[in-house]
Amino acid sequence: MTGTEPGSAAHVLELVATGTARSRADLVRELGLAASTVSARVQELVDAGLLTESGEGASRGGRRPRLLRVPDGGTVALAADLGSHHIRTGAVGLTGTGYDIDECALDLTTGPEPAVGLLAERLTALAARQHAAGRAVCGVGVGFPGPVDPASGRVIAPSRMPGWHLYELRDRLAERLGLPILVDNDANVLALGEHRAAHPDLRHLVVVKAGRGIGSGVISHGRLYRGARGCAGDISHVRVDAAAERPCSCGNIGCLETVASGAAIAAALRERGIGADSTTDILRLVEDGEPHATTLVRQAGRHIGGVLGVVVNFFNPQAVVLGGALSAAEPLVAAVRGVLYERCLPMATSELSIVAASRGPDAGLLGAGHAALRELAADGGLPGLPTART
Amino acid sequence: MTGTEPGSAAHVLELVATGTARSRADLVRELGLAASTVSARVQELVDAGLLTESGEGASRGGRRPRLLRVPDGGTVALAADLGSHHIRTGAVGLTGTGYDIDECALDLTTGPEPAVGLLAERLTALAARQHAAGRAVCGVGVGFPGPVDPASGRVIAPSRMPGWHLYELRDRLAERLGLPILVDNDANVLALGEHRAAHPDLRHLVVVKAGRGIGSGVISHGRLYRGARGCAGDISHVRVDAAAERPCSCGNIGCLETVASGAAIAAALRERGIGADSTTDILRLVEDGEPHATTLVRQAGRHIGGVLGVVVNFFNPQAVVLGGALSAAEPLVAAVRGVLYERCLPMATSELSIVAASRGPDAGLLGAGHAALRELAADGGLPGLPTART
DNA sequence: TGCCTTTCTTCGGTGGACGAAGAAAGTGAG
DNA sequence: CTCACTTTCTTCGTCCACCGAAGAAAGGCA
Repeated sequence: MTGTEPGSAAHVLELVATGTARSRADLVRELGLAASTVSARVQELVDAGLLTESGEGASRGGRRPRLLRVPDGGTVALAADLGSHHIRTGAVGLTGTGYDIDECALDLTTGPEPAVGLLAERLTALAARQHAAGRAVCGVGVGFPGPVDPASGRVIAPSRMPGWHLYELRDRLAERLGLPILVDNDANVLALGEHRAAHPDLRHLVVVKAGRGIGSGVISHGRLYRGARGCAGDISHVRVDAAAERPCSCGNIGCLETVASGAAIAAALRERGIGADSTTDILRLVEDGEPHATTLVRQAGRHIGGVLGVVVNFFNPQAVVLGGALSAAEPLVAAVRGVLYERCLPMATSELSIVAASRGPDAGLLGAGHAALRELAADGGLPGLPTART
Repeated sequence: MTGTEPGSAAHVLELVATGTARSRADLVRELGLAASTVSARVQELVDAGLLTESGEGASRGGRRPRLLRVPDGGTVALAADLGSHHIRTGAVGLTGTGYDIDECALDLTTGPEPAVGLLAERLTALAARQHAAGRAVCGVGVGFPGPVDPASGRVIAPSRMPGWHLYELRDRLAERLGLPILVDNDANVLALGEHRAAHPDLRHLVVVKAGRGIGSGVISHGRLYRGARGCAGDISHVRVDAAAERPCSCGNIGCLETVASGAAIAAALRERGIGADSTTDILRLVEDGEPHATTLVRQAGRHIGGVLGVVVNFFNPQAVVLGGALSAAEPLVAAVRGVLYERCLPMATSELSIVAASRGPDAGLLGAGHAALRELAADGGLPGLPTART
């Protein structure tokens, strides 16, 4: 149910890490495999040090189960969540715990070289600190705020970021760090992370990242859905009537982004003489009860909801998860909820949950780390684990 | 690539039936399995009479391949494509050929009993004729113009068709015919049929059925995507600004259906004093060059294109297939194309094909038959074939 | 104390797929 | 025409993953 090959070693690991299964018997029930098979798999993982036995659980009328645990702090992936004006870095363990999470300002629009320089520097230092703490680093996961070809790790035609087109982010970073790197769109890694951490049992999921820009990641049949050219999940450049003729960074007009993104809200506030630059500023203003800010955020929510309404009717997901900085603003979440319930088919919303991302500002980072752990496991020091494919 | 379990006997059959593979060696290349494995599978199918050897092909510098063929006319599924005001029936062979296709008028809105009565009557006669022609009937596939729970074969809350809610269409038909029945939404079976017949190598597909109503079927990862509650693919009840406050059969207002469906176009024509009742009338008027009709159809195309624009950006399919009666109107197809190319991300449209359904008015019927052949194979007389699952 | 449940392991199948080897049939250069 | 090389397809032994039966370990409950 979690996107990994069913029954594989990585699948076992995920079930234990998420707490879905705590003993071999649990795994038997969960996987539907024979007890002997599960025992063998678990033994491999224990031998490889990826799983440990830790005491016994409560009896259910018979022998007590031997509890399994993913040893935390053994292996981590480094993770970076790139925003257009900042980067967050941290390490993520097999249990999903984040370590040493840190943010610093960085303007991606100045081009790839300075950004990669700073990123490599911070990740190198982070890796050193993780080694010092006794943790092995198996790779790096990077979420990039624009289209990425996940096969080659290249950035593709990101709007508002000149110089990045076709930049080989994965290979350039790998050269500097000497570690296997996974690069994907930020909304995609967010979706992977939220799926695994908060909704591992759901199979069809739309995860929206509303921050300075707007993006979304899609989980279908329990797996990340990328679409034909890898640009699935774009809701940012959908035409919205309220945006009329506003020119968009994509070269078209009337895109959702021009009225509902953090950048657009900040610009609208500045037009009204209210100082707002980042999404953080917007959130502060909303919390302070600044009426213009609240109105704009609520309107943004209604516009996003309008587009998501089409998506929900068409895709009929089990949940819509709202992530990204702006999802911390209650009015936005409320507005999205309102519009979806108002416009969508009752059948599409009756069992739909519409929730904010479970891990707030770290959700994207943790997702990038999780994606790296899954994808790079085979290459990077987790012996015996088949590489997870998307 | 065709939605069946990869490597299964049914998969082999599909590859041969679609002409993708013509010999064992082709199958080896296509399936990526060992030659010995393929040989064994083929032998089973030949023994079961589902595959025949028919002569030899051209040499490619070595021994000539022994050509494989799906023997046509052996086994068929009956198929019924229900519209709100007509039913089409026919038989479909393993090669995808349709036999004895016939249409008659039937108003579904008068409730299920008379409809099922007539349908059972016609299918019984059809079955008798197929038997007389020496063909074995393995089951029946039915496309219904409204939401269907494919597991139970029940109709769910169809709009404009009182009396059908929770009607157990599959079981009622099975009682009368004594054959295994598959019931699904008409757009879903259309999508399955077009996928297999025209685009077997594509993995992500949106198939629109534009007729009296509007629906769509979605293929993701090569398989029919149903969504959480089975209502994925709905684009009919998306709010469209041009529809303003028009009340829709679904109880909401401003739905796409109220301005772009065949029913809406016919109503608009009647308002202008032009006699038009069915989609056939509309098509005739357009072909006759009636300006109002052409304008309305073109506008409908633009509205549908507007909604599909969101879908294409979000879902990033490899192809959009336009089916249903209205797709025979060139202006509609042209309008959809225009809007999609105008509004969507270049990355989403650069390799997108936007085409009309390959088999015109029979596409839905053939799809229903194909779905039945796939799904009912195991129960209904194709020994050794595992049931295909969705 | 004895019987039942639950948990987990051991061990001997079983079936699907693989790969090596070779047979069958053809092409084409010398 | 002959011989080397292709392509196609089959035969057969092997391997691997998983299964199921049986049993061992540990505990609940009458």
